[in-house]
Amino acid sequence: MAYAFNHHAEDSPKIGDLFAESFPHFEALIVPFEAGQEVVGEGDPTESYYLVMRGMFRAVKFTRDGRRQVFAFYMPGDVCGLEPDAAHKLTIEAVDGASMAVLPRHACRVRMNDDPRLNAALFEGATRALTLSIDHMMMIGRSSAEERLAWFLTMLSTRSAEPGDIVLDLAMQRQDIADYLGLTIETVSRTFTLFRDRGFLRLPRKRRVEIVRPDALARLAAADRDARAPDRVEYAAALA
Amino acid sequence: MAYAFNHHAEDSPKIGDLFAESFPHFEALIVPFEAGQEVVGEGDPTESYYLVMRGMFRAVKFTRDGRRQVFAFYMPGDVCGLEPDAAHKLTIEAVDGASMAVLPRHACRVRMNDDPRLNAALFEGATRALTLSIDHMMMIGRSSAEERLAWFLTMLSTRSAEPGDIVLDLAMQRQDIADYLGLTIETVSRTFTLFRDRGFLRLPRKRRVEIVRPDALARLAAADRDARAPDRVEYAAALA
DNA sequence: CGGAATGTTGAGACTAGTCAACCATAGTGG
DNA sequence: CCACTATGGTTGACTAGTCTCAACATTCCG
Repeated sequence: MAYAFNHHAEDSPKIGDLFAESFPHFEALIVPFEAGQEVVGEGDPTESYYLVMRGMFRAVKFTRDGRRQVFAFYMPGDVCGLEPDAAHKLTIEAVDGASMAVLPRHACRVRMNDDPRLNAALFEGATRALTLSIDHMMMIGRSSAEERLAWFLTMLSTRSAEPGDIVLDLAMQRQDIADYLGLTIETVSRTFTLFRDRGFLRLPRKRRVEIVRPDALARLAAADRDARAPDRVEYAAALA
Repeated sequence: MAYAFNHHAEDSPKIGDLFAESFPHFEALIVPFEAGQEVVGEGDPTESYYLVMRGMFRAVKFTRDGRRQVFAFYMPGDVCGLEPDAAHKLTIEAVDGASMAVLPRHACRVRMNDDPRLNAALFEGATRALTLSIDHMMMIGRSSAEERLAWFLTMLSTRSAEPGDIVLDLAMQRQDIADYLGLTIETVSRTFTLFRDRGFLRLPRKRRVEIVRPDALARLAAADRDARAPDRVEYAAALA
């Protein structure tokens, strides 16, 4: 699965176009979901891959005693459902009104053998998901609440339509954020308040975040990890 | 990368055999490493895939302020180095005396297009690594120290040569365990002592663990997650 | 307007982290 | 063969950060 927020390789063809090319009746495969609706549940047989077309989805796992972990948020262009076992280990649900292209696995595998580009795109999706999970796990395992939320907000603003956009409208609720960051909802709430009181951001409404000091958040987010954008640039330069 | 301890699909051909078949001078590609020696470092260009032949390796990431996270331990049969970007985000090091087959990426990609079995094996390696990261992250994000160590020991004994073997010789030191579990070395040590005092295990030497009550550990490990073996059986039954 | 769902704040408890001392083991060199 | 040292591991006392439980505020919708 594309593990978290998508990071498209800008130079390769959009995976959506590849699928549209491979599946003649691609449009017919797009299914709409309502907020909270389940796409697949834990234990369901793995019959399809999924490509987000609109809105936001989340991948979650529940424990028997009610603990919950959100593993990823998927946005348009992300692929998910790339699990190797016969049964899903993650539940995929719509966060808001959203839609998915549902792509039968078998047909995908056949087309992967025919079309190296599709093969490469899916393989890259899987490996990219892994690298995203690296940062996620580093964050969960080794960061403070402040660092986690700063990382989350920095990532969101980085990947929002207008990169560097300072106004975020969070589609997910506090509980989703908490479960994504490995915190409780109260700690998330307190940390938002802390950032507001420090002047890092404004909270005009519950789900609206206006980032006032992106630099301060980025510094916090990077404290225990690579700075996001800067590192990417360094790498690109080093490899050019 | 094969994310953590390997979980071979028993029904598919060993990936090692596939590589040996594809690379005529496979033996020449095997490189030995000493304990602590680095295979690739963070930032190094991603030139090869790696297949563990002997011993144990670990994938780690450091933060600028010295925090360290171990993402996986690799054992014979595991593939690693499956990162999509041009530069490694993880450092791979030998835990003890060990050896790796170093497989040039480009040649692998070419052979993946020729041989669907190799393609499937590598793709499966990547997706399987992702599912292993799910449990790892769930554990780090939502479990207590006791649950984490119990999970770790249960996993080790599950995957040891004699499944259900109650004598484990840990190749890695306490710091590696701590950084894998997202704990401090002191907490790991205290938790070992706690388990010993409860009669769950014996610690005849530093690196030797004799599991006396595998059931108790498994129950702790499963408290917040699937029971390992049982669930696997349930799934298999459900899908038969 | 009323009720349900979502989010915030506060007080106190508790787990794991920090810092420091101590112990065990394995080499090493006199 | 025995100190001596280096490394790895354990234990203790204390602290800090996050969780828990509970009350309250806000927003959303019918």
